Amino acid sequence: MTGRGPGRRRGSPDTRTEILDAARRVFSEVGFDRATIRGIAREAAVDPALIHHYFGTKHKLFAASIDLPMAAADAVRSVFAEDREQAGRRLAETFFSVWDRELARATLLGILRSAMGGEDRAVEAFRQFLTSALLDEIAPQIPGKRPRLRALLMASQLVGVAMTRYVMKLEPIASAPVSEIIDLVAPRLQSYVEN
Amino acid sequence: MTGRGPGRRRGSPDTRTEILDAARRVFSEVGFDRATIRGIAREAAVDPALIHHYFGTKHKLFAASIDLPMAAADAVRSVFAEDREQAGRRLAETFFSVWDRELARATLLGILRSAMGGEDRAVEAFRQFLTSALLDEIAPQIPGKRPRLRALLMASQLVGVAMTRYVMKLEPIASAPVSEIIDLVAPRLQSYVEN
DNA sequence: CCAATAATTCAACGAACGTTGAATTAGGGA
DNA sequence: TCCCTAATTCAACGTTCGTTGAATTATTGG
Repeated sequence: MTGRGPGRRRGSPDTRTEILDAARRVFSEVGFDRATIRGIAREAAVDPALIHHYFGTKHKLFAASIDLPMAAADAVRSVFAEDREQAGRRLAETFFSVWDRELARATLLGILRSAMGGEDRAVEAFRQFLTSALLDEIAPQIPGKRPRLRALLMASQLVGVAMTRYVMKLEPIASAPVSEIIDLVAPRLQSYVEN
Repeated sequence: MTGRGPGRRRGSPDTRTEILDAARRVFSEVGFDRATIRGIAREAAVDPALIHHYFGTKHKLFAASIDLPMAAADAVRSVFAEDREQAGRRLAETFFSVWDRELARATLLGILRSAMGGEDRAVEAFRQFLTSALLDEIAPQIPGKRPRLRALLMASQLVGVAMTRYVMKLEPIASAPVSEIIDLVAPRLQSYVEN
């Protein structure tokens, strides 16, 4: 059904990357459970067995497809670099700048969707992301009581926005301009920092 | 493997309800996709075919298992009944009083998990819950600009708390006492109402 | 130009799942 | 008591899925 016979293809197409892209697309749309190797193969115009050839199991393919976005954790690290009075706004801005980049969004959606399904690797990726990015970096900078709890409540607000805007696509939050959401969310994030 | 032969059982056990309870338990733990009729049947100590006898398809079983919690929407309706200055706190309190009831939590978890997987009925249940409970009831009471967006951002904060606390079980939010979370979240919810 | 290796497809297997139809047993009304 | 209906299990079917091993074709290094 690939329209192509067996054997190596002409030229040197980067099929491995094409498979990874297709995987990210599919995982982001339907999550780990509903994603099928066969479906991803179809999306990549490739035989299912080729996926196994490159990545081994479905779990390993998923792991490979969510490998990079840990770079996003670095972005968060800079949020508290400068003055603390604007930290809430900078966090919100960083959040949306990550989610608005095509590739990152697909990847994060895949993680989010799959984590809800209980897919271990996704839950772990999520936990690690939040832990390293928010708890380890931000919490120590928060004065007052229960800094870690406050940091996680900030994260919760953003997770909730991601879910309602990007996953469930609820109106009017799904199509509201980023700037408006930032203007509304930033002060509440900031208030978690201050008292 | 049910340890019982074929034919009707003695007495009059409410097997239908037992199946529904088992279904809610399983759906809340693993979501719609990973839940299997066979697994639910095992949990209810019943043959898989009996589930089909009572509920028809897996989708109908799921629909039946999330039927009631719309009663929770009524609880939200009372949040804005009295003075507006305490609306944020009352919303937080209502939220946790619902999530702390065993049955409701299982049901809502099932919806949340399954909605992430893209299960249509779950997404629709969720959308309708948020729409009727929050957008239609709360938003009209919010003064100023973009009241519906503000209402959804309040909801987003709570959805995020539900995810981090009940679904992903991230510490320290997972085991923090409800009262502490309420004390921290309520003022931010309230601020969405006021300006 | 030849051999080795990499890329790719094909065909099939085994497992798990949702669903179905028939068989079996118990309860309830006449 | 007898029959009808409801409750329950059994065995099986057809599908889909992840995975595997062998076969086929292109590239590349010597």
